[in-house]
Amino acid sequence: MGSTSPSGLELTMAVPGLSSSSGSEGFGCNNNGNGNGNNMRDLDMNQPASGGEEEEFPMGSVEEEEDERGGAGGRGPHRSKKLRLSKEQSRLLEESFRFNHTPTPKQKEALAGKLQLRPRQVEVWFQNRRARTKLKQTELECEYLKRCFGSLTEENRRLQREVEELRAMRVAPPTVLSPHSRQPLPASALTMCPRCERITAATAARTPRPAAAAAAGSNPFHPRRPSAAF
DNA sequence: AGGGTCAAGATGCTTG
DNA sequence: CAAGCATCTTGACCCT
Repeated sequence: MGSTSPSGLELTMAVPGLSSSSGSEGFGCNNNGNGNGNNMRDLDMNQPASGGEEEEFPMGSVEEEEDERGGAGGRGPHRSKKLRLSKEQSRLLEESFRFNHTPTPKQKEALAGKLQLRPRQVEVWFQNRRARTKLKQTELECEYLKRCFGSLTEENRRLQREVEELRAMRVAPPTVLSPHSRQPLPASALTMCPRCERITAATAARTPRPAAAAAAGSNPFHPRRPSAAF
């Protein structure tokens, strides 16, 4: 579904549940149908396919080289050519990107030589590539945070209900003596989560005892962070 | 036609 | 201050 990263970005994000599987091979999974679909795209612009005029830099160098195909359909008056890196060029760039996201000028130059591109083109490619990676990463994080937000909202609702139940309990507080002073504890010092409450109630039901006594008998102090006061 | 992708330009910021 | 980078924008191309 084209959900995979559009340009085969390989992302490494420590987000649970997110496999950074950007397609099968790490590159080339264009949703435009890179698989095979884009080969056409890749091929046509770069290869001097028909043209025949071969230069050092397939397309880029062109600054002034108004190639005939260039007319690129004869649309743009000036900045005509829209260079498209060949598959092989993309592959090599991707490969080196995997090892190093920010190559040194020397490395760029070497890469440019190897790819028959200008260093500037290599530089731009890496720049754009980093931007795409970052964007994708941000999107993933956004997704993840949205999911977190969802579950936290859910939990918040649940806890609020719990708070309500606890508040209701305080209407008729059980009398509990402090183990130290032997004085009755104020109701506000007592916290029992609804689950404990239910367990207590169930126990009380099984062993006929006054509920209050039962509550006092079981440990009413549940190690729990103070109920959220929203 | 409209939207997506990508190479490249423009601009402002950071850093050594 | 120059080089490098991030970010935004532009323009060409492709696909549906």
